[in-house]
Amino acid sequence: MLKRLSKYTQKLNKKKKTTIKDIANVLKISAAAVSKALHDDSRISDKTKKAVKRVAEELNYQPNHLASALRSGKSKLVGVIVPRTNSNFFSSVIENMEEVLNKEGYNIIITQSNESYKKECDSIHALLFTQVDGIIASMANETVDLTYYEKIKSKGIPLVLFDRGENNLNVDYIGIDDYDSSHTIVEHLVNQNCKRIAHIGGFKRTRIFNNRIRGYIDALKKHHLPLDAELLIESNLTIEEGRTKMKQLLNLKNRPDAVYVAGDYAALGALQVLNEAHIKVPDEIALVGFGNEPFTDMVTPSITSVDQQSAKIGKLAAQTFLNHAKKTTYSQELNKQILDAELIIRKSSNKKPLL
Amino acid sequence: MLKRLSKYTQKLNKKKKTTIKDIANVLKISAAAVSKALHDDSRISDKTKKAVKRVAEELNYQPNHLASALRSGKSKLVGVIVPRTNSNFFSSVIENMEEVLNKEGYNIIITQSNESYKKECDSIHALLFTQVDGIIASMANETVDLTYYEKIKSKGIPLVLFDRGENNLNVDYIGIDDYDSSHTIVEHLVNQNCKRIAHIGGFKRTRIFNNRIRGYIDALKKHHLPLDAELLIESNLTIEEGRTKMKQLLNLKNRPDAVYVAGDYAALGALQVLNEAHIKVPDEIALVGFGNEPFTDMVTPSITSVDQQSAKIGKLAAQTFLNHAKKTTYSQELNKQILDAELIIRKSSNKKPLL
DNA sequence: TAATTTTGGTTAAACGTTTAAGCAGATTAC
DNA sequence: GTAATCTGCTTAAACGTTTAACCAAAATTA
Repeated sequence: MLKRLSKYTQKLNKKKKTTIKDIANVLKISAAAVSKALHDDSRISDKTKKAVKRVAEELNYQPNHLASALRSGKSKLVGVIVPRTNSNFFSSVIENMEEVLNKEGYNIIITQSNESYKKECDSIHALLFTQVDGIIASMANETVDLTYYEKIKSKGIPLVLFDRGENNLNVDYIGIDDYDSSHTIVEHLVNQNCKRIAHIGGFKRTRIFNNRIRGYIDALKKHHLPLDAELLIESNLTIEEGRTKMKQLLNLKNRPDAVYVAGDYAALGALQVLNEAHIKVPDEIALVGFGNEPFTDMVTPSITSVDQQSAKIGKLAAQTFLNHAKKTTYSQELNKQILDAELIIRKSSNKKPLL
Repeated sequence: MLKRLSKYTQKLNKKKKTTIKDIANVLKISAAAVSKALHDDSRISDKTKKAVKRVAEELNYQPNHLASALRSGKSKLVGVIVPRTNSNFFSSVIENMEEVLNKEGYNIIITQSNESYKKECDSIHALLFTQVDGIIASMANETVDLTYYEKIKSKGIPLVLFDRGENNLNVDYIGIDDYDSSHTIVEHLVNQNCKRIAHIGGFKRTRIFNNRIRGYIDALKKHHLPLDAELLIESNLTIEEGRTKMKQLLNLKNRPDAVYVAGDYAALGALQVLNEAHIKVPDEIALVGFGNEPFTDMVTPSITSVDQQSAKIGKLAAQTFLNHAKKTTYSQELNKQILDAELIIRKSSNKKPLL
């Protein structure tokens, strides 16, 4: 056997990759037996298994994923679509998803929509083409037309949404309670004695931002604060928009005494404008962000923000997909998991010194 | 034909995905003819092509990527490994790579090493397993052992490195001229009348950071400034380390009058410490970062930084891979492309007002 | 008009795995 | 001592494409 093996190693150096057949030839058994041995099939003797694994190692055998995927109909690939990867929230979600999925033998394909509807459609198309076993997505800001997502569903491919979801699309969802978070934030600001609370929100068409806006409005009502249309602004929540919208608020005759920004990047922009205008934060204007990006703790003053539980969301999303994948029948019962978010109070909104 | 078609559409709704054979059956031609028609083979009549494409559309045919990949030996997938996606540099590189590769029918699989050597190895393993046609990577900070990268090469899979490369690994590389960038920075600071220039660098074991350090040292010599060991610090360049290393510098009896930080996040941390200590930037201490992350322009004062040409790097890396992929023979000639980086002078280092 | 080329396909094998079905020989059952 | 069961494989088909080799009929050439 050793002679046969060395003959093979020589050949293979010059030629193509090792296949199951090469192993079979060395051991003078069938390819089927090799396949079974590698999968620890009970009908293969321990002796053969050992031998197969040894030769596989020796010949540097790597299973051909394409072949097994084709045969089994499972690519063991999960597509992930996010608006952008360059925020801590999304990269942390991805990291945790990956961890859970890798353990089950899945790999992930990450695509960025860059908040563009067209790119999102392209991504979906590409992922379906690559025969992914499932798709986990957070929708682009622009997205309102859901036909592409319907397409995924109609193909029977498990779809899980997180963070940026959509109610009309009947599908699994994992996210935090945005409506409730707004309540918590407003309540906190009210406790700081703020009377005119502004909200630089996202676009209402996106469910989570809509929820934050609704929460903001309802919380104001609850605390008997008047709702001033001037103080409610929609934006795309980039750092630049944070600056311009904050300037807009400063230009009002009647300035707010608190600003709740629906995203940390925009909150950072707002803070810069406040600092540049030498407005005391939080005393003149208190500031709250959303997302608990690491920099919120690092800037001066540190920014109060809402932690979105990225790790938990990533793990749950992956787990939800796995539950689908394991079921052979495509179950229709869906699973909306709404997590409680945590308000991290920092200097930008904390007038009374912490105990 | 219409009858046959409708019969099929009915069946297919309940059953599996449309294949080339289904189309063949509808049109009563062979599967091979369908395949050729879809690929615009010259030996198929226009009439047949039209018919095939029409039926394909009608049955909502999606080519099975796994099957064609298996047959052709090309997965049309490119693996991308980056330390993290959550910096603007990497996410922009990826975006541009994707653009170029998509045009040629490739999709990309992004994996994050999180600066961990182990995760990087896992990623390489997973990508090889998924049968990617090539790998484009930027190495983790931790990585010193190159055996895993050698493995890629030994499999004959095109490997392109960018930004964080490695000389010993004989392989294509795209990056900026780090050594030269350090010279430009030091020269700029000297022009600002700085005499004690500190450098918070990355780890010397990483080639690019080593080059920046060498550039820093040589540039000091060139300008006849003494090299003070206290002023040269290695770090992992996170925002947190930027803070601690800056504090360390402030604690020196003989403080620097300029700090060149090899990464923007660390520079941001340093700036926060300076602001908190009410040190005037740039007058007391000038600050320069590296990477031209968007926030460098948004903070107060804005941070001078080096633009790394992420878009160009992404496109070139993709193009370099494509050149490899098109050649049938594995050419050994390698291609190191060193781009000129641009110093973007902002307030943090500009004592004289700009003209 | 016979020989040659072109057109428009068809057939069959191959890519590397997995797996249902089959089967010879050994073991156990009664 | 024969039937039933178990062990440890083998054979062959299948997954959906692509492609080399082949072929009949039509068109062209000489």
